[in-house]
Amino acid sequence: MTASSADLSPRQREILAAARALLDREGADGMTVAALAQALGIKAPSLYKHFAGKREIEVQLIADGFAEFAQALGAVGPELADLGRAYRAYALAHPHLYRLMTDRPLPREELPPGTEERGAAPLTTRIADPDLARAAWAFAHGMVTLELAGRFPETADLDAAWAAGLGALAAAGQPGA
Amino acid sequence: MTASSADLSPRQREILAAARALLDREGADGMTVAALAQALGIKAPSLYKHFAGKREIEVQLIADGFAEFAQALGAVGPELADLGRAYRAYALAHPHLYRLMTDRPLPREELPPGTEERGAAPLTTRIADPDLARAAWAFAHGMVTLELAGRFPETADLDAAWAAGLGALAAAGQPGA
DNA sequence: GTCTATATTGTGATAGAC
DNA sequence: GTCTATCACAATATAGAC
Repeated sequence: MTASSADLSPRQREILAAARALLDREGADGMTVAALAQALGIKAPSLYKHFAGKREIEVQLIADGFAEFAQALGAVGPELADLGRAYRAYALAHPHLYRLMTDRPLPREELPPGTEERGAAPLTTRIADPDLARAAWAFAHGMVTLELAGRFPETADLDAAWAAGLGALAAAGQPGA
Repeated sequence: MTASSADLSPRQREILAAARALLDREGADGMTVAALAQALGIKAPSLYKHFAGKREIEVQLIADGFAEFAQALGAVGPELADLGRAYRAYALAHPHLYRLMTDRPLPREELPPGTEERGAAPLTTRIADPDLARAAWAFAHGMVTLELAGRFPETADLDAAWAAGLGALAAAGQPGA
Protein backbone atom coordinates (compact mmCIF):
# COMPACT_ATOMS: atom_id res chain seq x y z
CA MET A 1 0.00 0.00 0.00
CA THR A 2 2.10 2.84 -1.28
CA ALA A 3 1.03 6.09 0.25
CA SER A 4 1.78 8.72 -2.33
CA SER A 5 1.67 12.28 -1.09
CA ALA A 6 -1.80 12.70 -2.51
CA ASP A 7 -3.22 10.13 -0.13
CA LEU A 8 -2.27 11.98 3.00
CA SER A 9 -4.77 13.56 5.30
CA PRO A 10 -4.26 17.17 6.38
CA ARG A 11 -3.34 16.01 9.83
CA GLN A 12 -0.78 13.61 8.42
CA ARG A 13 0.73 16.49 6.49
CA GLU A 14 0.99 18.54 9.64
CA ILE A 15 2.73 15.71 11.38
CA LEU A 16 5.14 15.24 8.49
CA ALA A 17 5.93 18.94 8.42
CA ALA A 18 6.71 18.86 12.12
CA ALA A 19 8.80 15.72 11.65
CA ARG A 20 10.76 17.34 8.87
CA ALA A 21 11.40 20.45 10.94
CA LEU A 22 12.49 18.30 13.85
CA LEU A 23 14.79 16.22 11.66
CA ASP A 24 16.39 19.30 10.11
CA ARG A 25 16.85 20.86 13.51
CA GLU A 26 17.82 17.98 15.78
CA GLY A 27 19.01 15.25 13.48
CA ALA A 28 18.00 11.62 13.28
CA ASP A 29 18.85 10.97 16.92
CA GLY A 30 16.62 13.78 18.08
CA MET A 31 13.71 12.71 15.97
CA THR A 32 12.03 10.42 18.45
CA VAL A 33 8.34 9.69 18.57
CA ALA A 34 8.08 11.49 21.89
CA ALA A 35 9.87 14.59 20.64
CA LEU A 36 7.73 14.69 17.55
CA ALA A 37 4.57 14.48 19.61
CA GLN A 38 5.80 17.21 21.90
CA ALA A 39 6.53 19.46 18.94
CA LEU A 40 2.93 18.96 17.85
CA GLY A 41 1.58 19.60 21.32
CA ILE A 42 0.15 16.11 21.68
CA LYS A 43 1.15 12.91 23.40
CA ALA A 44 3.21 10.24 21.73
CA PRO A 45 0.52 7.54 21.56
CA SER A 46 -1.73 9.84 19.56
CA LEU A 47 0.67 9.67 16.64
CA TYR A 48 -0.15 6.02 16.18
CA LYS A 49 -3.66 6.94 15.13
CA HIS A 50 -2.14 8.62 12.07
CA PHE A 51 0.81 6.43 11.22
CA ALA A 52 1.38 2.77 11.82
CA GLY A 53 4.83 3.43 13.24
CA LYS A 54 7.90 5.55 13.13
CA ARG A 55 9.23 3.88 10.03
CA GLU A 56 6.16 4.91 8.06
CA ILE A 57 6.83 8.53 8.96
CA GLU A 58 10.44 8.20 7.90
CA VAL A 59 9.50 6.67 4.58
CA GLN A 60 7.20 9.60 3.85
CA LEU A 61 9.99 11.97 4.78
CA ILE A 62 12.24 10.15 2.33
CA ALA A 63 9.63 10.27 -0.43
CA ASP A 64 9.08 13.99 0.08
CA GLY A 65 12.81 14.52 0.22
CA PHE A 66 13.33 12.84 -3.14
CA ALA A 67 10.65 14.98 -4.74
CA GLU A 68 12.20 18.12 -3.31
CA PHE A 69 15.70 17.04 -4.26
CA ALA A 70 14.68 16.19 -7.83
CA GLN A 71 13.04 19.58 -8.16
CA ALA A 72 16.17 21.35 -6.94
CA LEU A 73 18.35 19.41 -9.36
CA GLY A 74 16.02 20.03 -12.27
CA ALA A 75 16.17 23.80 -11.93
CA VAL A 76 19.82 24.39 -12.76
CA GLY A 77 21.98 25.18 -15.76
CA PRO A 78 23.05 22.60 -18.33
CA GLU A 79 26.64 22.05 -17.24
CA LEU A 80 27.67 19.12 -15.10
CA ALA A 81 29.20 21.66 -12.74
CA ASP A 82 25.78 23.28 -12.26
CA LEU A 83 24.34 19.95 -11.24
CA GLY A 84 27.22 19.33 -8.88
CA ARG A 85 26.73 22.66 -7.15
CA ALA A 86 23.01 21.99 -6.71
CA TYR A 87 23.65 18.50 -5.38
CA ARG A 88 26.13 19.75 -2.84
CA ALA A 89 23.98 22.70 -1.85
CA TYR A 90 20.95 20.55 -1.20
CA ALA A 91 22.83 18.00 0.85
CA LEU A 92 24.51 20.67 2.95
CA ALA A 93 21.24 22.49 3.48
CA HIS A 94 19.48 19.34 4.70
CA PRO A 95 22.21 17.08 6.00
CA HIS A 96 20.02 14.92 8.21
CA LEU A 97 17.44 14.38 5.53
CA TYR A 98 20.16 13.58 3.03
CA ARG A 99 21.53 10.96 5.38
CA LEU A 100 18.10 9.51 5.99
CA MET A 101 17.63 9.29 2.23
CA THR A 102 20.94 7.61 1.49
CA ASP A 103 22.11 5.72 4.57
CA ARG A 104 19.99 2.65 4.18
CA PRO A 105 18.59 0.47 1.43
CA LEU A 106 15.83 2.26 -0.41
CA PRO A 107 12.36 1.20 0.72
CA ARG A 108 11.51 0.90 -2.95
CA GLU A 109 8.24 -0.93 -2.38
CA GLU A 110 6.91 1.85 -0.22
CA LEU A 111 7.93 4.76 -2.40
CA PRO A 112 5.85 6.28 -5.18
CA PRO A 113 6.76 4.74 -8.54
CA GLY A 114 9.29 6.66 -10.55
CA THR A 115 10.97 8.21 -7.52
CA GLU A 116 14.36 6.80 -8.42
CA GLU A 117 14.13 7.59 -12.12
CA ARG A 118 13.20 11.20 -11.47
CA GLY A 119 16.16 11.58 -9.19
CA ALA A 120 18.56 10.10 -11.71
CA ALA A 121 17.24 11.97 -14.75
CA PRO A 122 19.26 15.19 -14.35
CA LEU A 123 22.43 13.12 -14.37
CA THR A 124 21.62 10.68 -17.15
CA THR A 125 20.75 13.51 -19.51
CA ARG A 126 24.22 14.96 -19.00
CA ILE A 127 26.20 11.73 -19.04
CA ALA A 128 24.96 9.16 -21.50
CA ASP A 129 27.16 6.25 -20.47
CA PRO A 130 25.47 4.59 -17.48
CA ASP A 131 28.72 3.42 -15.94
CA LEU A 132 30.20 6.89 -16.07
CA ALA A 133 26.95 8.34 -14.76
CA ARG A 134 27.09 5.98 -11.79
CA ALA A 135 30.67 6.98 -11.21
CA ALA A 136 29.65 10.63 -11.19
CA TRP A 137 26.87 9.92 -8.73
CA ALA A 138 29.26 8.05 -6.47
CA PHE A 139 31.71 10.94 -6.67
CA ALA A 140 29.08 13.48 -5.69
CA HIS A 141 27.75 11.27 -2.92
CA GLY A 142 31.24 10.63 -1.63
CA MET A 143 32.16 14.31 -1.63
CA VAL A 144 29.01 15.27 0.21
CA THR A 145 29.23 12.40 2.66
CA LEU A 146 32.84 13.09 3.57
CA GLU A 147 32.13 16.79 3.93
CA LEU A 148 29.14 16.16 6.17
CA ALA A 149 31.15 13.79 8.31
CA GLY A 150 33.91 16.36 8.64
CA ARG A 151 36.48 14.03 7.14
CA PHE A 152 38.32 16.47 4.91
CA PRO A 153 41.18 18.45 6.42
CA GLU A 154 40.27 22.03 7.18
CA THR A 155 42.81 23.15 4.63
CA ALA A 156 41.22 21.17 1.80
CA ASP A 157 39.83 23.22 -1.07
CA LEU A 158 36.56 21.43 -1.68
CA ASP A 159 35.50 23.66 -4.54
CA ALA A 160 38.70 22.66 -6.30
CA ALA A 161 38.13 18.99 -5.53
CA TRP A 162 34.62 19.19 -6.98
CA ALA A 163 35.97 20.92 -10.07
CA ALA A 164 38.75 18.38 -10.49
CA GLY A 165 36.44 15.41 -10.14
CA LEU A 166 33.62 16.68 -12.32
CA GLY A 167 36.12 17.96 -14.85
CA ALA A 168 37.70 14.53 -15.17
CA LEU A 169 34.33 12.80 -15.45
CA ALA A 170 32.99 15.29 -17.98
CA ALA A 171 36.12 14.94 -20.09
CA ALA A 172 35.71 11.18 -20.14
CA GLY A 173 32.15 11.68 -21.33
CA GLN A 174 33.23 13.70 -24.36
CA PRO A 175 36.12 11.72 -25.76
CA GLY A 176 35.98 13.47 -29.09
CA ALA A 177 35.98 17.04 -27.83
CA MET B 1 45.95 10.49 26.58
CA THR B 2 46.31 8.71 23.29
CA ALA B 3 46.34 4.97 23.78
CA SER B 4 48.37 3.61 20.92
CA SER B 5 48.14 -0.10 20.40
CA ALA B 6 51.39 -0.64 22.25
CA ASP B 7 49.87 0.62 25.49
CA LEU B 8 47.20 -2.01 25.66
CA SER B 9 47.15 -4.73 28.25
CA PRO B 10 46.64 -8.33 27.14
CA ARG B 11 43.17 -8.29 28.57
CA GLN B 12 42.35 -5.13 26.68
CA ARG B 13 43.51 -6.82 23.50
CA GLU B 14 41.24 -9.75 24.19
CA ILE B 15 38.33 -7.42 24.68
CA LEU B 16 39.10 -5.56 21.48
CA ALA B 17 39.38 -8.79 19.54
CA ALA B 18 35.97 -9.86 20.82
CA ALA B 19 34.55 -6.43 20.02
CA ARG B 20 35.91 -6.58 16.51
CA ALA B 21 34.45 -10.05 15.96
CA LEU B 22 31.13 -8.90 17.33
CA LEU B 23 31.13 -5.80 15.13
CA ASP B 24 31.95 -7.79 12.02
CA ARG B 25 29.29 -10.34 12.82
CA GLU B 26 26.42 -8.30 14.21
CA GLY B 27 27.03 -4.76 13.07
CA ALA B 28 27.11 -1.55 15.03
CA ASP B 29 23.62 -2.05 16.43
CA GLY B 30 24.52 -5.44 17.80
CA MET B 31 27.72 -4.28 19.39
CA THR B 32 26.35 -3.34 22.77
CA VAL B 33 28.28 -3.39 25.99
CA ALA B 34 26.14 -6.22 27.26
CA ALA B 35 26.62 -8.32 24.14
CA LEU B 36 30.34 -7.74 24.21
CA ALA B 37 30.53 -8.83 27.82
CA GLN B 38 28.51 -11.91 27.06
CA ALA B 39 30.81 -12.83 24.19
CA LEU B 40 33.68 -12.65 26.66
CA GLY B 41 31.86 -14.69 29.25
CA ILE B 42 31.77 -11.86 31.79
CA LYS B 43 29.24 -9.32 32.97
CA ALA B 44 28.87 -5.91 31.41
CA PRO B 45 30.06 -3.86 34.37
CA SER B 46 33.36 -5.70 34.36
CA LEU B 47 34.28 -4.06 31.07
CA TYR B 48 34.45 -0.71 32.76
CA LYS B 49 37.52 -1.83 34.66
CA HIS B 50 39.36 -2.03 31.34
CA PHE B 51 37.91 0.79 29.33
CA ALA B 52 36.42 4.06 30.46
CA GLY B 53 33.40 3.59 28.25
CA LYS B 54 32.07 2.23 25.03
CA ARG B 55 33.44 5.11 22.99
CA GLU B 56 36.98 4.27 24.06
CA ILE B 57 36.53 0.76 22.73
CA GLU B 58 35.19 2.10 19.46
CA VAL B 59 38.09 4.48 19.07
CA GLN B 60 40.55 1.62 19.47
CA LEU B 61 38.60 -0.37 16.92
CA ILE B 62 38.88 2.57 14.54
CA ALA B 63 42.61 2.94 15.15
CA ASP B 64 43.22 -0.76 14.55
CA GLY B 65 41.01 -0.60 11.48
CA PHE B 66 43.06 2.20 9.96
CA ALA B 67 46.27 0.31 10.52
CA GLU B 68 44.83 -2.80 8.92
CA PHE B 69 43.32 -0.82 6.05
CA ALA B 70 46.57 1.00 5.36
CA GLN B 71 48.42 -2.30 5.30
CA ALA B 72 45.95 -3.78 2.83
CA LEU B 73 46.22 -0.74 0.57
CA GLY B 74 49.99 -0.71 0.71
CA ALA B 75 50.32 -4.27 -0.56
CA VAL B 76 48.94 -3.86 -4.06
CA GLY B 77 50.17 -3.14 -7.55
CA PRO B 78 51.11 0.31 -8.81
CA GLU B 79 48.03 1.08 -10.89
CA LEU B 80 45.21 3.21 -9.60
CA ALA B 81 42.90 0.34 -10.49
CA ASP B 82 44.83 -1.93 -8.12
CA LEU B 83 44.27 0.50 -5.32
CA GLY B 84 40.60 0.78 -6.17
CA ARG B 85 40.14 -2.96 -6.06
CA ALA B 86 41.85 -3.20 -2.68
CA TYR B 87 39.79 -0.32 -1.29
CA ARG B 88 36.57 -1.90 -2.39
CA ALA B 89 37.59 -5.36 -1.23
CA TYR B 90 38.47 -4.16 2.25
CA ALA B 91 35.27 -2.19 2.69
CA LEU B 92 33.11 -5.06 1.50
CA ALA B 93 34.96 -7.52 3.70
CA HIS B 94 34.45 -5.36 6.81
CA PRO B 95 31.39 -3.24 6.10
CA HIS B 96 30.54 -2.44 9.71
CA LEU B 97 34.08 -1.47 10.57
CA TYR B 98 34.32 0.63 7.44
CA ARG B 99 31.19 2.48 8.47
CA LEU B 100 32.44 2.97 11.97
CA MET B 101 35.64 4.39 10.53
CA THR B 102 33.98 6.81 8.14
CA ASP B 103 30.54 7.69 9.44
CA ARG B 104 31.54 10.25 11.98
CA PRO B 105 34.12 12.97 12.43
CA LEU B 106 37.51 11.46 13.05
CA PRO B 107 38.47 11.42 16.73
CA ARG B 108 41.81 12.80 15.66
CA GLU B 109 42.97 13.66 19.17
CA GLU B 110 42.54 10.10 20.35
CA LEU B 111 44.19 8.39 17.40
CA PRO B 112 47.88 7.57 17.11
CA PRO B 113 49.72 10.33 15.24
CA GLY B 114 50.15 9.75 11.54
CA THR B 115 47.06 7.56 11.21
CA GLU B 116 45.53 9.79 8.58
CA GLU B 117 48.73 10.31 6.62
CA ARG B 118 49.42 6.60 6.41
CA GLY B 119 45.96 6.00 5.09
CA ALA B 120 46.27 8.68 2.43
CA ALA B 121 49.77 7.77 1.27
CA PRO B 122 48.85 5.05 -1.24
CA LEU B 123 46.62 7.54 -3.01
CA THR B 124 48.84 10.60 -2.94
CA THR B 125 51.72 8.64 -4.44
CA ARG B 126 49.56 7.77 -7.42
CA ILE B 127 47.82 11.12 -7.87
CA ALA B 128 50.02 14.11 -7.24
CA ASP B 129 47.38 16.84 -7.45
CA PRO B 130 45.73 17.02 -4.01
CA ASP B 131 42.38 18.14 -5.39
CA LEU B 132 42.25 15.27 -7.83
CA ALA B 133 43.39 12.88 -5.11
CA ARG B 134 40.54 14.04 -2.89
CA ALA B 135 38.16 13.58 -5.77
CA ALA B 136 39.40 10.03 -6.22
CA TRP B 137 38.96 9.32 -2.53
CA ALA B 138 35.43 10.68 -2.64
CA PHE B 139 34.69 8.54 -5.67
CA ALA B 140 35.93 5.39 -3.98
CA HIS B 141 34.12 6.21 -0.74
CA GLY B 142 30.93 6.98 -2.62
CA MET B 143 31.07 3.78 -4.64
CA VAL B 144 31.64 1.68 -1.55
CA THR B 145 29.06 3.50 0.51
CA LEU B 146 26.35 3.20 -2.10
CA GLU B 147 27.16 -0.45 -2.65
CA LEU B 148 27.04 -1.22 1.06
CA ALA B 149 23.74 0.61 1.38
CA GLY B 150 22.33 -1.37 -1.53
CA ARG B 151 21.56 1.75 -3.51
CA PHE B 152 22.69 0.62 -6.93
CA PRO B 153 20.17 -1.21 -9.09
CA GLU B 154 20.76 -4.92 -9.24
CA THR B 155 21.49 -4.60 -12.92
CA ALA B 156 24.29 -2.09 -12.42
CA ASP B 157 27.75 -3.24 -13.50
CA LEU B 158 29.82 -1.96 -10.61
CA ASP B 159 33.11 -3.20 -12.00
CA ALA B 160 32.44 -1.09 -15.06
CA ALA B 161 31.50 1.92 -12.95
CA TRP B 162 34.75 1.60 -10.99
CA ALA B 163 36.70 1.32 -14.22
CA ALA B 164 34.92 4.32 -15.73
CA GLY B 165 35.47 6.51 -12.69
CA LEU B 166 39.07 5.57 -12.03
CA GLY B 167 39.85 5.76 -15.73
CA ALA B 168 38.53 9.29 -15.93
CA LEU B 169 40.42 10.37 -12.81
CA ALA B 170 43.64 8.71 -13.91
CA ALA B 171 43.42 10.35 -17.33
CA ALA B 172 43.01 13.74 -15.71
CA GLY B 173 46.14 13.05 -13.69
CA GLN B 174 48.27 12.45 -16.78
CA PRO B 175 47.34 15.34 -19.03
CA GLY B 176 50.38 14.84 -21.20
CA ALA B 177 50.03 11.14 -21.85
C1' DG C 1 39.34 -8.91 37.66
C1' DT C 2 34.89 -10.06 38.45
C1' DC C 3 30.69 -10.02 40.72
C1' DT C 4 25.69 -8.39 42.29
C1' DA C 5 22.72 -4.85 42.42
C1' DT C 6 21.12 -0.78 40.85
C1' DA C 7 20.54 3.79 38.65
C1' DT C 8 19.12 6.40 34.89
C1' DT C 9 17.36 7.27 30.81
C1' DG C 10 15.27 6.33 26.66
C1' DT C 11 12.99 3.67 23.03
C1' DG C 12 8.89 2.37 20.15
C1' DA C 13 4.50 0.67 20.88
C1' DT C 14 -0.42 -0.91 22.61
C1' DA C 15 -5.08 -1.01 25.14
C1' DG C 16 -8.89 1.13 26.18
C1' DA C 17 -11.47 5.20 28.01
C1' DC C 18 -13.27 9.72 26.67
C1' DG D 1 -8.41 12.62 17.69
C1' DT D 2 -6.61 12.70 22.04
C1' DC D 3 -5.94 11.07 26.46
C1' DT D 4 -3.95 8.10 30.65
C1' DA D 5 -1.64 4.27 31.84
C1' DT D 6 1.54 1.01 30.88
C1' DC D 7 4.45 -2.26 28.53
C1' DA D 8 8.62 -4.44 27.16
C1' DC D 9 12.77 -3.61 26.35
C1' DA D 10 17.43 -1.95 25.86
C1' DA D 11 21.12 1.26 26.60
C1' DT D 12 25.40 2.99 29.19
C1' DA D 13 27.13 3.48 33.45
C1' DT D 14 28.40 3.40 38.73
C1' DA D 15 29.02 1.65 43.73
C1' DG D 16 30.83 -1.42 46.50
C1' DA D 17 31.67 -6.29 47.93
C1' DC D 18 34.64 -10.32 47.04
